[in-house]
Amino acid sequence: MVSIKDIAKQAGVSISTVSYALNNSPKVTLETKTRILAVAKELNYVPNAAARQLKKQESLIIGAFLTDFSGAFYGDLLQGMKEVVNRKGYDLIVCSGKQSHRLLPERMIDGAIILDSAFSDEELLEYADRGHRLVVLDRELRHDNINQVLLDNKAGANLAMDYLIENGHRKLYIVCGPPDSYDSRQRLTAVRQTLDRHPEVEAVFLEGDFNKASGEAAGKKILSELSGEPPGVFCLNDEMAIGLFQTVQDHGKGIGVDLSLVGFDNIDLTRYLSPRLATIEYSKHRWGAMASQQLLQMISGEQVEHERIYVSLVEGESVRPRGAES
Amino acid sequence: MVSIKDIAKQAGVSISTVSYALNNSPKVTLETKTRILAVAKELNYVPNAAARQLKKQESLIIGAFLTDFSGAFYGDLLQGMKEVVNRKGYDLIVCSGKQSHRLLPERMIDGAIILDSAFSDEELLEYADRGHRLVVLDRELRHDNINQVLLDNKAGANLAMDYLIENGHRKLYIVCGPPDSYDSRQRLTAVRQTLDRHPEVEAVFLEGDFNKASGEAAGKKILSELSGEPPGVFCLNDEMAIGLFQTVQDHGKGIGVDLSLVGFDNIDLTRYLSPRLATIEYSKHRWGAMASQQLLQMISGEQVEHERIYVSLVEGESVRPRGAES
DNA sequence: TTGTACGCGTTATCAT
DNA sequence: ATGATAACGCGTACAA
Repeated sequence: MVSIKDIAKQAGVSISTVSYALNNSPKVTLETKTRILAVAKELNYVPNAAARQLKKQESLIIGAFLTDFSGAFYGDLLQGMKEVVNRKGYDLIVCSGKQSHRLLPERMIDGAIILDSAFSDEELLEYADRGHRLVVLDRELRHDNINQVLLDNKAGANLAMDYLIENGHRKLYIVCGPPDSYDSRQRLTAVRQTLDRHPEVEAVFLEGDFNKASGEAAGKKILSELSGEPPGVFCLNDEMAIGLFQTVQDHGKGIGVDLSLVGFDNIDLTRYLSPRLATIEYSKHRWGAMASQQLLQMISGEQVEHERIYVSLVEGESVRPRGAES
Repeated sequence: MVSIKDIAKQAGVSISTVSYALNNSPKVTLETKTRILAVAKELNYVPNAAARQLKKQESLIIGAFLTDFSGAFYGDLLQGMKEVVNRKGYDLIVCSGKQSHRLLPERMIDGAIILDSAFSDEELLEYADRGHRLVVLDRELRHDNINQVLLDNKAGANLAMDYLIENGHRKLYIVCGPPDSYDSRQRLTAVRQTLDRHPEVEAVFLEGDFNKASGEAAGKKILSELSGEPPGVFCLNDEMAIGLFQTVQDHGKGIGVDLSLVGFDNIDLTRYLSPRLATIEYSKHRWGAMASQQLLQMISGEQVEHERIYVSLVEGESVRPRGAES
């Protein structure tokens, strides 16, 4: 492994001169600099990240921590993060699982973006206390070293509920998410608020865990209760909506006919459904980009405000007008 | 940032004693060891990865390099990798993009698994020459420091082709992948071999790039030529097959009725299709696990042989018997 | 331009 | 048998 020491020997200068030359310092003449660079290239020199990091106390690496690598959901998000950090000379690495948490306190990374309920609030606060900079996408946490970039879940859930109600549905099913998910809790809170504003609407809450299977289960339950006016169904995420969607179709019933359905997230998968699934959309790319931007600003010492990612309704034929207003 | 020096001061011992204690060396009394550990915990000590790495010349981190983060395809693969490396005390980080390549020569990672055509063969060979250990999943490359774990693409393509031919199809369309993809080239080679064995079969090759859009384009082309016996279509990956699938259905034609369709990869998405897409399956989890295992063995100095991931045919109603043999 | 202290942890060597 | 001293890994940056 060739080090600056080797270069120094070969070029007949001291290691400090080599270091200055490699770092474009004006402290060396152009002449010696070019000679040193030539030697470095010839020897195939590559700096040792650990040594530089040890001295500079920075790695130029940002970590993104995800619950899992299952992906479908994360592509755009990570792409958004990466583009921003790359532009500033940082690299993005993606990690998952408890074991990798060490990278943060051991200072392998200069900051982290968290979308992973495997981190407890306490753990994150401890890291923040140690001086590590964090951006959280999945919880509210107040600390000088923590910034949050959160979805406007409540607005989204309101949009979804209003859409069903405006289309004349007076009986609604809500397929919930896991209680330990911040997003799920927020969406549910907004659902309740909407229902408070609409006492004429009857609502039934069904359990769910954001996975497809729980959407299927909810679908069966709803099918077994079908009677009279078609109900509206709001699944708190698209994956469950897809499970429900298919269960309904597999039983010979029609989405948008025998019931109306709205999801949340506008994941890529919905492109493969027909009729179009109404859902709540937001830019995952922007979410990731914003998170990176906030993190880098914190690292460079700037003050940042918490950010919110706005959402909008995507209409679809999975919802159709009913009753009086139809 | 508390270091072993702080612990030494607090505990009234030398820094080396602290290091020995933290590393469970028998060179310190149980008594002093427990005292030192207590102090370490009290001070919230966490070792500095850069310092340890600098001395030990290892980071206990494995890098997985992917073409992009788009995910849908990679979830299981990465999970397989992670489980294996975690079990051996390593962490897995996922990287994408040219900029992150530096992590390898700069020795931030102890080894890498490559599934990313953004690496040229030359670049990889250079890293291998420098002593870095690599496992490649997307090319053949012979070097003492490179191991390959490749899909049995040829067997898969043969299975797909035979399946269509056995079901009586005498006119076949092949929707190709990008020419710079190893997997695509391998599959195409096997297709040609199968065709050589079946001179009675007429084949038409259509361009494709492994993305959904190119499957849609191929679908339109095929629809415009439909006449007589339903043809068989082999898309060299599932994503294109899905594009073709939907194009056909959107035009009022039936998959398995007006044409038979086979894909390759058995990606999750196919669960959302009806009728079932016939495709070529393999364990992505096993693929990742095998790659990690091979890499760790190389790192620990063991000799390893190249590995192959076997594939099998998943039958589906997207293919139905035709003509004489039906 | 160069010598050198420093960042932090590991480990061989030496002293008690 | 215990534990301290010091060299080392590699690059950076201040002082000379």
